[in-house]
Amino acid sequence: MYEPLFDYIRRYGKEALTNEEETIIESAFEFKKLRKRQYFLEEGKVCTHTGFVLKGALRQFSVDDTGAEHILQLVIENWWVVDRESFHNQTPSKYFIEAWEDVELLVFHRTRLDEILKIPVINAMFWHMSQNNHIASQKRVEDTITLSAVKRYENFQQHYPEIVQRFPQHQIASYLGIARETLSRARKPIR
Amino acid sequence: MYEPLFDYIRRYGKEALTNEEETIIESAFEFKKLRKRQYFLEEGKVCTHTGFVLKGALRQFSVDDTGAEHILQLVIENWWVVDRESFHNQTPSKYFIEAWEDVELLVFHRTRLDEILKIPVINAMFWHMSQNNHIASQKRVEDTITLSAVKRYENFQQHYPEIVQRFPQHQIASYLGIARETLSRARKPIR
DNA sequence: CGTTGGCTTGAGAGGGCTCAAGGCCAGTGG
DNA sequence: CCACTGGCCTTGAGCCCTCTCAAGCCAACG
Repeated sequence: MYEPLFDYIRRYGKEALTNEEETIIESAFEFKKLRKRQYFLEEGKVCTHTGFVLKGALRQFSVDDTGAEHILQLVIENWWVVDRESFHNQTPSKYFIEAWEDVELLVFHRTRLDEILKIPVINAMFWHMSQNNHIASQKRVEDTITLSAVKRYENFQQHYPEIVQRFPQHQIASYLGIARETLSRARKPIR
Repeated sequence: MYEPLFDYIRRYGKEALTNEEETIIESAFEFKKLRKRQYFLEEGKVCTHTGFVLKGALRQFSVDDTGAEHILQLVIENWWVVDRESFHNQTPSKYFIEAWEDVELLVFHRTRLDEILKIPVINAMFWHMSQNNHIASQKRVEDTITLSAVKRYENFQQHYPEIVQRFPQHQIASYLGIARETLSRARKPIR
């Protein structure tokens, strides 16, 4: 069960994990299931856990005054799920994180963070992830201020084909910040 | 000269810096001046240094096929300046980073990174910064897909009044992803 | 006092939005 | 086995926000 996580960690460090380290990880991460439509996190609550997705798909979104949802993150297998702001600052979250399919996760509680960060490979991994996350969201910003709606979709589709197939179009549209109708029309010439 | 940097670092850690640590920092960071319009980094070059801004202001921007500039980052005193992607991956940068005013920096070369990360307070600092950066760019993404041009400006002005005062309007407009004329009109009722 | 950079204003065009309706498909219950 | 329902995607019409193109103004500066 922990293999996908170990594989993921190994990708970031050169050295293998020792048995001891694997034991620490196994004790820090617990297995968790969510049924479709169940929440991993609800608005107003503090995000206490970070999860590694073994199976399934989730979405993170906010709800504005008019009740409209805005999708900030779409997550599938081998990605991490967390509201970084709430987790890091221990403040109430402004977002919902919802299982879009039945989900299986390995989660660790915030109190275990220091413990697992002591493992060098994990430390390096979180360091790289943090950099990469930041680079990725900067790219996303650049795309939104630079590209037209259609281009943004093509771009996204090219970089994350699995995501596009996994979620309904209107969720993708929300993620890209465009109306579902616009996305539908944009896809017309492609079909 | 190193005081502003030491102050900055102290804000992130509970413990003070030891003399030994201060010595390491002083040897790792070198003082650098840039005159207005000089580049800290040019497109196509690898970003080898990270800088802490003691004085002045800089802007990071990309240039598209049509020659138009798109501003990604505006930076002033007590901020860090770097193209994270190029610095982290050692790949050619897609951006320019230009001194918008005469600038004084403390910079360290990438090769010194491991060395300074061994200092616990610095390690904690970079960790926090990395989280905060990521949170901030996520917020920026949310704003761009959620808010109208005008709202985005008001929002930005509220959060970063110093930046708004320091740079000309058309640079702010580019940063927000809107046309200068639109920003000008948006400001009309405010004046 | 001409040049340069920045800001404003106007007019017209267009990309994307909203509102509204219709079609398709899968799941569900009679 | 069929009708019904809900979720999703598509299409059309009209509108509005924002962009583009163009011109003019003002202040700073050499």
